[in-house]
Amino acid sequence: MYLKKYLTEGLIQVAILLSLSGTRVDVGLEPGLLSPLHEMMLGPSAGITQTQFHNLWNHLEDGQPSHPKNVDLDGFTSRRLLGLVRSLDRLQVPNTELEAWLVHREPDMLPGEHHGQPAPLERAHVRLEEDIAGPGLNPGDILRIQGENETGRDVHTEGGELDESPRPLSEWSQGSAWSDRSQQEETHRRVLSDHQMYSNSLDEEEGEMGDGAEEEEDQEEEPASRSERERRDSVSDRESAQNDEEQESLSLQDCLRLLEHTFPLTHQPSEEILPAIGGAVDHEYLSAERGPLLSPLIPSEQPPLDLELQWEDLLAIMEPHGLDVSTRFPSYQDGPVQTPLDAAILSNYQSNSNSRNDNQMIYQDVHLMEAALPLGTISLHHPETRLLPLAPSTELDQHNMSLNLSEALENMDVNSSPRTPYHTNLISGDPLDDLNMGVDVENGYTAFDMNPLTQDAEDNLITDNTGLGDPSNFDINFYPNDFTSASLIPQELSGANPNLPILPLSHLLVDDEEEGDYGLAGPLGDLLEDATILEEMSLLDLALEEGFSPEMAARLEEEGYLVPEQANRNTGPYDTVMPDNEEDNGGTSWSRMAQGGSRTLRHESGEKADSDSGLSLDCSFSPASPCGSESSCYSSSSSSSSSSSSSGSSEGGLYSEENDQKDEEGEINLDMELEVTIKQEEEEGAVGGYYSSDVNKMVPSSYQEEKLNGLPWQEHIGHDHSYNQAWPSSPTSVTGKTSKKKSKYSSRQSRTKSYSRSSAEQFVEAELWNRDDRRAQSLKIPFSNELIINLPVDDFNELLANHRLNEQQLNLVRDIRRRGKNKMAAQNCRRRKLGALQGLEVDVSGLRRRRAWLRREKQEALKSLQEMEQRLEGLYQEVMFSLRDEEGRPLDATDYALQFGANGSVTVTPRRQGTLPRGDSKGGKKHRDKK
DNA sequence: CAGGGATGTCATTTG
DNA sequence: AACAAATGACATCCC
Repeated sequence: MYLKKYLTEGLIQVAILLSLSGTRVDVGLEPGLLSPLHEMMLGPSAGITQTQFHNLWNHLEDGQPSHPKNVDLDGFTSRRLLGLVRSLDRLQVPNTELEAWLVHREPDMLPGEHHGQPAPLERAHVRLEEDIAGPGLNPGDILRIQGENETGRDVHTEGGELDESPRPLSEWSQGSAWSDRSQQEETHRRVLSDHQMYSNSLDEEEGEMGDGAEEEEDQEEEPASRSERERRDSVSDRESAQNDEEQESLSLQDCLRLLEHTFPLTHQPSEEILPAIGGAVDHEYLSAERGPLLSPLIPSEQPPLDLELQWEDLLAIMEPHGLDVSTRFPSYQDGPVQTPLDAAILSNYQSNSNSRNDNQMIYQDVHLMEAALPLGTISLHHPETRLLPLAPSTELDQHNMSLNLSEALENMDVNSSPRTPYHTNLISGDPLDDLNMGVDVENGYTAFDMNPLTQDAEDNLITDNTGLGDPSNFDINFYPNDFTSASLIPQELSGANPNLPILPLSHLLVDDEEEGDYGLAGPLGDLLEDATILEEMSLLDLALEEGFSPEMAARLEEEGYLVPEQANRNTGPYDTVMPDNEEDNGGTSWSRMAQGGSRTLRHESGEKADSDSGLSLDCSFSPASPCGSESSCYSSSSSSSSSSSSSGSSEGGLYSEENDQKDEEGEINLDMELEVTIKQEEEEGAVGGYYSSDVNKMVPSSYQEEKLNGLPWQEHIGHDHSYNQAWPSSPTSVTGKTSKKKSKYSSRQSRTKSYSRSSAEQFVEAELWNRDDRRAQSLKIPFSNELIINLPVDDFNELLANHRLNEQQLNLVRDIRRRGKNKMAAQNCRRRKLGALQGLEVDVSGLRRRRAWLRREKQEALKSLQEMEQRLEGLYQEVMFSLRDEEGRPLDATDYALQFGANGSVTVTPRRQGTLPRGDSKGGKKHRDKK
């Protein structure tokens, strides 16, 4: 009955998902595709799990109640465990897929994220929620629906043929990410509760930790997690205390109930059982939340030591998200690397999206918890339940709140790691409080944020300020940093998820924790890198919005994050100024040798100012400033980075002295058409942010000149004879040549060359450049090489047509054009290569981190599985112990087994041979226990 | 002096 | 078919 309903619902949701994005199809295919990852994560156990499950489900499908034979403790335990395991599987695998999916979308989303529409995923989510919950639903309804979905899922699961098959359609429809995450969280939570209730000694944990299975990275991570734990101990205490109380209050009856509903949890539609339980016991929802079975049973067993474990679990839950966040986002951000290849590569692994989603998911989970608990719904057991909260959000009028919250949350995002305690509170806090929070998210949130943020904020300030040096950046930094997750928040909020307010916080915390965990533990460096990247990103944002300050620019450049455009903005002015200098150089080339040193100094002081003014070819070009000469070029270049100015100047001096020839050559190029120059500048900007960073390094005047010649004054300088004198071999610049040498090409070259090049190198290059130039001169080519190289084909042909050139000249011109083009092409090609390399490196680091995380997850899953087994065993024993046979004697667990009926009934049946691993059949009595 | 990095150039391929 | 762009390979220069 429900099955049908859910199935339909799920299908619809799936359809929606698919329709939203073709990419999502991949997600849908996930089950099949993921096998490798799945295996990796689950290991051999996965297969086992599957098999058993399938068998189990088959029984159910057949409609046959589990046969008494099957009702053995082992069977029960195994089923339960398997269910848990499976849930774990689902959690992880889908996450991966989801992340991948998100990665694809990440780039697109970034720009508009803040204010634009919700990301596709989010939108989809909203829609799904709408579908599920409908406009008029209230939180309670939502919860119920969730439960139903769960049921549906279970049904599907039962029929599942594949590992993944069990995943309910609803799950997929809602976005595997969400569901997965929620599931994962659920699982972790269970584990956590388990820890609390049945705590295993720290020793155990330690031992497990020390398994050594984890690799370097994992081990590295350990310290971090521990520190985190310690940090949060204070908070955890609260949590644990609360849990203890709850636990103690539970009785054997509760245990039985738990068993009953636990069993169904995996094997039957949860709806049947859950509602009953939820309604019956008020406090159960708590237990259910934390750990369906165990918590109530053995309160005494929970030692304070568990706090550690709890934290561990909590961390584990959070870690996954954090990793991703830190990892890739930066990579995408790096403008310089934006080559297609990079984009493609990065797209696959962008963690940002992941983090975002993760965060969202987490948030949802939290919210769900909070919202659900008050209601007393047991449906919480299922991860999916958490997904539902989103639906209500749409209906609720949280938009305004969400907006406000989003800001606060964003802030929080940045600093999330330290706040773990808060997160914990949210999760474990008093249900009522949680409920309230759901309603009054805003207030709660803000309050929340403020404290936690403070510290982080300071950190951020410090970091950010380094770059910006402006206190005002405080806020800005936060947002930019949050770029990843924060940016999403608005969307989410817009999605009108009532719970959202909470989400951000939780997700923030999660991220941070993860980050912190990871950062500390594993590749600390990576983490730092990420942080740095975020920082850079923030800087970039700021810069983009407000313009670059010299320090910022320098810093960005250093970091290599300055995107071409940005670079241009940044250095553009300088570059533009450079032309002046160059021109000057050209004009004064004759006087360079004498003036060299003094000029340099002068430029540093005065010309810098000019450069700052920014612009202008026209102004600076004034031929009147010949004295500026080549040194000016250097100064200009140096000006871009103040630090290098001195060195640059000195170099400039040397250069001027040593290389008049070069200067001459450069001067030859001086005569460029202004238009061309401008164009070049633009193009360079597009192409060459890359080089901007290196402007500091002295650029040979020749290059600079090439870059900048303005036609107007070229006339003056273009014909500078001194230049010719200096270089007798080369014919005095043909007017055309002289005037036109500074095309884009030259400018590019200048930048290119300027990029990390020593003066000597530059000289060499200048010579090379001049090679063609000289040839052109020797053949009296009437136009500049730049022109030759950069003119469009048509224009070029026209040019040739206009100037009657002999065969030799034509050949030379064509060669010059070809070589020049090729040179630029080669430069671009190399740049791309570098970019691709960098991107790959980023990817590799990200993948390494992810691998480490997955391994750790696996370890933890295994650990939790073991714990569950133990607890289950204990619980079973306890239950059996509480039962009496006809004669009032306690039942022997080895002789009797609990059998769970489809209707939620629990039956005690004697074990029989074959059916029960533990014991032989004894004639038994049936004790029927209803819940 | 060898090795590495940066750059230019040529030849070739690709779109 | 012409052209531009991309790229591998080689040469050169410099550190």
